[in-house]
Amino acid sequence: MRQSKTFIPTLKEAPNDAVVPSHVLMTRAGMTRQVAAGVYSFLPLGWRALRNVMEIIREEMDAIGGQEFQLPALNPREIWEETGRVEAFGDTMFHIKNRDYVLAPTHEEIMTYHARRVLASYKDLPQIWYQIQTKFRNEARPRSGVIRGRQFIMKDAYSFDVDAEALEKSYALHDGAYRKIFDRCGVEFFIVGASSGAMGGSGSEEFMVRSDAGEDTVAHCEKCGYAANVEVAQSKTSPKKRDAKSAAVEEIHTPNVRSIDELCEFLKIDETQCAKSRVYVAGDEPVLVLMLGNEEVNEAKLEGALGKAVRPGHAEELKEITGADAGSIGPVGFKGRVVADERLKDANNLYSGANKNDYHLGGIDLKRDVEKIEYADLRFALAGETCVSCGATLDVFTAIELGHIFKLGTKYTEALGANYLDENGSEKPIIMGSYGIGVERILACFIEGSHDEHGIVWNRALAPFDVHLLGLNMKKPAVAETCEDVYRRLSEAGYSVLYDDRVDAQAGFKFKDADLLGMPVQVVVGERNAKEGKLEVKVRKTFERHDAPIADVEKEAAAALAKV
RNA sequence: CGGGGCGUAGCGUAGUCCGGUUAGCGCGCCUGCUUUGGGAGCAGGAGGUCGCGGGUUCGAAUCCCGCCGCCCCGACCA
Repeated sequence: MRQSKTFIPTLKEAPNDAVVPSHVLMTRAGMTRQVAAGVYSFLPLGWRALRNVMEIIREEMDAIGGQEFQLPALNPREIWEETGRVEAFGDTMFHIKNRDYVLAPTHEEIMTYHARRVLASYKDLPQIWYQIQTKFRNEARPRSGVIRGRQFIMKDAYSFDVDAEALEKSYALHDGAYRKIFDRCGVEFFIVGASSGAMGGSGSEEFMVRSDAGEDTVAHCEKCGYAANVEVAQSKTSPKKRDAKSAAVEEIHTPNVRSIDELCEFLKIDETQCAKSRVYVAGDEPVLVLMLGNEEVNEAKLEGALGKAVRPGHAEELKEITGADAGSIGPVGFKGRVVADERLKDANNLYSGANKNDYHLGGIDLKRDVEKIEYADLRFALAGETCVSCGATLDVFTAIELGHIFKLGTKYTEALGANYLDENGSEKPIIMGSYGIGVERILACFIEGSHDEHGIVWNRALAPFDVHLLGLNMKKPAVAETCEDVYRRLSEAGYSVLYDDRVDAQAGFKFKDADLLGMPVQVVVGERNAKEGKLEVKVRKTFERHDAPIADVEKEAAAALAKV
């Protein structure tokens, strides 16, 4: 494609609103433009890259027997009422004002609508149906460019099976296809397993990629692949050892000491000798939570342990419940349920609040001094701790969710009456699986992980073009003629070529633009080289470059592309 | 939805606190000449409802009131 005739509006400076690298670079490289918060246009270059992603997805979905659909974004609200999801989505769903339609945020309903009464027999199953289309969600806060938008392209697939065993097969097919898709796209993914209770399903996997622009914090073990959201992640930690002898409880006057740090400073003790108290309210019941030292309470784990939702107690409540303000609260004499982190199991000689302002207690023995204490894992796994499944060191970082597969079950088929007749003639609901991929996220995520100070660094699979051909001074006949020849030959050899044939751009300008756009290989034709029958071949990723005979350009391109 | 920040030419910005020239600068854009291997030089030029509406004032980008939009942090995320 001739750059002089192609719309690639590059920007030297980053727009003020772009913050994360992928957003900055996609804007600067002329791939995308923002239209509103969370709404983006894909310009020709960005669309080419996005089409590459979609084509990879399409090939792998077709390879497992998937059949592509084109479904409406405009859905009758009625269908969504049948599954109760108008209410479930709430404000996240866009509603049309002058017609009883909604903009589809996903397509379980429509796919199931097509399945019902048509997939009538066990002979019609299994089926894998998918689509690659725009979805709409009224996100409260769109952010990070196309990573969280109000309108975004999603590949979603649905499997329809006769029973749980058959669903396992469909699920496994998708699991395999997803690994291939992300591998081919060149993103380094890992998998977080989880149970998806709210969806009524029995199992799920999230395909995540490490990224500073990520919205989830996960613990990950590189050695064995263990990965989990920090809200549920576990790690092996050493409990505080019980001393042979328990000291007597002593009351200590600690004026103005309110935090563990201040307590340690005041008493010249280590924080591992302290038990931090936090008061939560679970339902109507006050619960005192004890953590070793200054560790943070993992509220998700606390809710899991208590089996109900919790909230931190208000400042006024604390005084009423404990007799003291935050900073002087402790387990001894606490009237109510006491739950301590496992690291404190049977610990003694601890310091904690006295439930009396400006006083702490020393010599606390949880076994001796706290009646009916319970223990549970209530902490966050931290980077550097030990993996529970293999003993290697855990890493904790933020990540972006690119894909999610889960065993859905019969939630939608039952709600919409999508049943089939089995071999015995008895009617049963179809078992579904649901499998999503955020298409733009793959692109953004790839760029997050593959760029340098000059711009984007594409791999072959996603690059909008294989080769960027630069004619340095197009007014010189030797350069122009060589470029035309090379452009024709590379194209005929099957490479997609972006040809910078602009006559008014200086050499340096073209180099900067090419580095920003980031095609894997640059072929540079300058006047001196051209007259000697040579050109320059540069690998964008490494900046490795060398001169080569013009006659060898096809071979040279192949060799350079093999390096990316 | 809570907290914070911002809105001046296509992009980046100065000016706003303390009202008073024709709203300034860099990049980009147009014309001409020169230049041509790492975002060129000179000369000339075009481009602005200062986010919108109302108010105060002789006079508002600047002060006051209301609204809108965008970004960031948090909450939320089937």
